[in-house]
This record gives sequence, structure tokens and C-alpha cells, in this order.
Amino acid sequence: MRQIAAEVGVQAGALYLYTPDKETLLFELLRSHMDELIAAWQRQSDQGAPQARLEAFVRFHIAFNLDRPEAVFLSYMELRNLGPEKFAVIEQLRKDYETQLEQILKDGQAAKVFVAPDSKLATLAIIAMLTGVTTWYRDGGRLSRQKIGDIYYDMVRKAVSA
Amino acid sequence: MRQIAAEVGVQAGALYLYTPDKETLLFELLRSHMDELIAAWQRQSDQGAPQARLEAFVRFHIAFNLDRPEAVFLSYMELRNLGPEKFAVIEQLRKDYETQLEQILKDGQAAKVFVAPDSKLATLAIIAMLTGVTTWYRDGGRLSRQKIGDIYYDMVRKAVSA
DNA sequence: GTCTATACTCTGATAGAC
DNA sequence: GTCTATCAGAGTATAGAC
Repeated sequence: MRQIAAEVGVQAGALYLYTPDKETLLFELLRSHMDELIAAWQRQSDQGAPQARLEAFVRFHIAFNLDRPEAVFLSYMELRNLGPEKFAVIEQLRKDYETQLEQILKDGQAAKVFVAPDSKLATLAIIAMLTGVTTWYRDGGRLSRQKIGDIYYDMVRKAVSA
Repeated sequence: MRQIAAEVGVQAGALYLYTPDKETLLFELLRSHMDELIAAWQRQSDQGAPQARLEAFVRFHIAFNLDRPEAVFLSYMELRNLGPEKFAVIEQLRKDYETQLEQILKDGQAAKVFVAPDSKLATLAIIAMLTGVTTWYRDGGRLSRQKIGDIYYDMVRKAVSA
């Protein structure tokens, strides 16, 4: 809290005018991150063919996470520091987001363009795979974001195809 | 440290007979986990066809991680609490392990049974996907470990196929 | 709304008796 | 090898002046 206060330019005690305690501050941070994630996806998702929607999701998820490395880091590392009720709220938001991808996979199966033995597992597998990019990506590295999106979409598409 | 001491059944000070400090204790924990991971894979890997080796790797990685949920959790959450030198040691072990999978993918490409536009990215993507199982798996859940292995290998195999 | 000052608790780690 | 006692520092949070 002292460190946050110093960066903001106030004394530690002044922070308690804006948050009842540290846990709530963390919670609001994680919640706004998830809210932005879901809202951003809702804004850009459309109702095209499942393949196009899957490609859009892959590129969106990578780009959104790479644009917010600190927030992604916090979401994964600090989630355990929330109490059970606040934890459950974030978990639900995460599930809401996962459902967006799962629906794409289900629609693709119904349209016979995707084949996944278990759409829930495919959803979790794909998101874990995409989120993993944040652990090794560095600006100015070997691959551009566009190229990374190309490669990952290629793998994802094949993984859920016949 | 007091909590560890209590579970072991000694006083906190007594722990310092076995470790110079807390960071080193964490380091030894992470290192032995990685050493065991690599040794266990070396023991069971053989030189069959790339597809068989890939399937073995997928099943091995899932099983090994599910057998040690606390160690996996520690490895991901506490790695940042190591100083730069110790961090580098663990990172190198992680890379050594990744190389095992990357070699399978490269051999498969040479044998024209795998097609991956970038074997390094495919390696990282596959490992992230497999490790993600630990975040949602619960004993006694909907799917057996065997079935999870089946589903994940199906996706992995297709992801690196033509 | 912010500051100073401080209470209280917890932490990792050490010293010295046994 | 273990315990008791303790230190120094950091942590969150609150009280009261301005």
C-alpha cells in the first residue's frame, strides 16, 4: 500500500479514502479487467461462420492479453488472495468469457465444420494455450503479433477440425 | 517459516539448520521438482515413431502434473520470488524440458508426419495447454485421467498434423 | 481530502542456553 | 539439534490535526 501510495503521490493512509481495504482494491482491479475483456469481445464479435468467429477469437484473445501484461499477470497470480465470495465473482466472469468460445465451438460442431470430442475441454485447452503467449512474448522479439496470431490460429483450427 | 515449522513439528529457528534462508528453501523445492520431471520423462521416453512419442509425452505431462498439484502450483506462482541467478537456473531446466517436446515435433516434421509452422511456438502452445489441466481437474470429476489424455492427445495430434 | 503519527501484527532471521 | 527469546523491518489499517 505504501508503494502504491508513493507512485500515486499520496501518503499510505490517504488510499483508504478510496478503498476499504487492500483485498477490495485487488478485487476491483481484477473485476474491471474481466469486465473490459468481456465488453471488448462483445463489441467486436459478430455472427459470421464458425471458422471466422474462431479466428477472430484467437486473434482477439492474444491481442487483448498482450496489451495488458500487468493485468493478466495479476489476474493469474493474485486471484488466490481473494476471499471466497470475491473469488467466486471473478471465477464466474471467467466462465462467462469461456462460454463465448465454447459457443463458437458448439456452433461449429452443429454446422459440421468442427470436430471436438469435448467442447468444454477444447475451450479450456484453447484458452490456456492462447493465454500462455503472455509468458514468453517480448516486444521486438522474433515474431510479430500478426504472425503469432497466424500460427496459433493454424494450430487451433486444426485441433478442432476433423 | 513458522507455519512450515509447525507442520514439521519444530520451532521456526530450527529450520535454519537445514536451509540458509527461505528463498533457498523455495529454490531447492522448485529445482527438485524440475529434476524429477526431467528424470521421469527420460526414464520412460523411447525412440519410437514421432506420433507414439508425442502421445507418450502428452499423457506423461498430464499425469505427472496431476500427481503433484502443489508442486506445480508453487512452480508457477512462486517462481517470481527467486532472485535472478536462482530464477535463471529454474528457467534453464524448464527450457531443457521443453526441448524434449520440441525434438519430437522436429523429428515428426523431418519424417513428414507433423506439420507445424513453428516448432518452438508449437512446443510452448502444447505445454501451456497441457499444464492448464491442473487448474480445473478435480479427483472424482466428470472425466477420468485416461479420458482426459485421450481428448488432449487428439487435439494435440491434429494441431501439428497437415 | 490529505498528512503525520502510530498501533498492532506478522515476517524472516539470529543469539545463546541447554 | 532444538528451544526460547528477541530483533529489525515490513505489512495493513486507524486516529486526529489541518
